[in-house]
Amino acid sequence: MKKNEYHHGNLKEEMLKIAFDFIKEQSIEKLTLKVLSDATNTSRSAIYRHFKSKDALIETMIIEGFKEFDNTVSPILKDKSIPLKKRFFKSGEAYINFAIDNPNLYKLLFGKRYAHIREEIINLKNSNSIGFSSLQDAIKEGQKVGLLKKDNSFNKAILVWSSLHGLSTLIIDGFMDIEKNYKNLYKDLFNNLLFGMVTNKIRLASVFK
Amino acid sequence: MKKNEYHHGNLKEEMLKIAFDFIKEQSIEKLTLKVLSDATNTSRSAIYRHFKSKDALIETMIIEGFKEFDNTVSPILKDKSIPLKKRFFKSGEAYINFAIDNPNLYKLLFGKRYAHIREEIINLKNSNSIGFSSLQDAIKEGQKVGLLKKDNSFNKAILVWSSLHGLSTLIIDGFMDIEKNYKNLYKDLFNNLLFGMVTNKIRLASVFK
DNA sequence: TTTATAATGTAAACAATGTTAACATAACTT
DNA sequence: AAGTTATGTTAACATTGTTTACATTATAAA
Repeated sequence: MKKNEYHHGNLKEEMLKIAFDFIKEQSIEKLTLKVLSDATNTSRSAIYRHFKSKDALIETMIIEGFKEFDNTVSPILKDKSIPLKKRFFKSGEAYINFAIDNPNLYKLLFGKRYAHIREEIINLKNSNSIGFSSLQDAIKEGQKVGLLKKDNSFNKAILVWSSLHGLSTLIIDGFMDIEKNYKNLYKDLFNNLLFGMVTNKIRLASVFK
Repeated sequence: MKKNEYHHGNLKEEMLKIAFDFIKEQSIEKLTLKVLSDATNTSRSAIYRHFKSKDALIETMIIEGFKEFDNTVSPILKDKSIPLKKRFFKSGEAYINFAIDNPNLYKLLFGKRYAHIREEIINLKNSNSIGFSSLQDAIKEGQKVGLLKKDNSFNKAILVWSSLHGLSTLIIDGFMDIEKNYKNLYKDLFNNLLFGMVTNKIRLASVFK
């Protein structure tokens, strides 16, 4: 991109990049078209040549954001070179770290306002999409090898997900300063959760070894 | 309030009432001063005679909202005529029902944007404020009578709270249509959570009776 | 009762917001 | 070289929260 060119050359991608940089520090509500136009030296309406609306740009961010999120969680769950229990622990840790490192993006991904986009992504056939089916698969694997009790795997995945989601959102929304102690809280949560899910046999043989 | 009076008579309280009615159906972001002024037959700037700003009105809503929230959860936890396990179950159920019945209010109470108000309320001395210390007290009670393991009660309370918070927010933010099955999910969550918290003695004697 | 003062309303104007319409220039196709 | 498409600008809109100057009513003091 040269300076005196009338056409920017790569405005769409640069605006997305700027938007992602922006929500590293500020909430999505504070992202205005002026922020984007100032940072790209264009006018406030230039964005409309590349996105149907401001919301359309945000929807693109959500699609990209879920790819990034899935890339930090799913690979760990799928890595069969790691013992299953450790995979659960590490992926949950990665989940919470992602939320803490990208609080505004995380809330964008799991908030209500753009729920329709999330659900569209989830319903893409043959696609893990947001990491949920990776979790469900790992739970099924645990049930098959006799580690976990044979309950409804979808419900169990929701249970695990909601515990991680709850701790993550309490932390990033500033609930009672728990962020400073989040590692211990996560360990507690993980142990409690896993302990309730393992079979009696495993439990008696000591779960945490 | 008569019709042709220049002064409204009760504008502050009526605006609050209208605002609460509004967020029963719509998110707080959609509440505008025009909504309030139209509903009260006043001008858009009339509100400034009763609140310093729009945010000040919302802060008042949060204070009221936490009273309501606390009133639906804490009394159950404190009612010693009910067995402790049942108190835990019922109060968690009330927690989630509150979130489902008042999703926009719930998100207002626990969101980041007004975290400073929530933390102010929490830090009021000798005040349960938002129900958290009721939970912590109930956990301590459980530890005293030998039902629950003697871990750090604050951390355990956070653990319980985050599980309820996670399930509640996933439900109200439309995650994977889980709302239709929320009662079973709550039972699962409760059993799993309690099972990890009770003492070995209780566990062997059957937890859920 | 009159009169001063405080309380509570309105109207008009602001800047900032997302968006659209009319227009201008660059880039690409043929 | 000419026509078409892509990509930018400027100007205008309605809507937003907020402030200022003014108007009316209510209250208290004289």
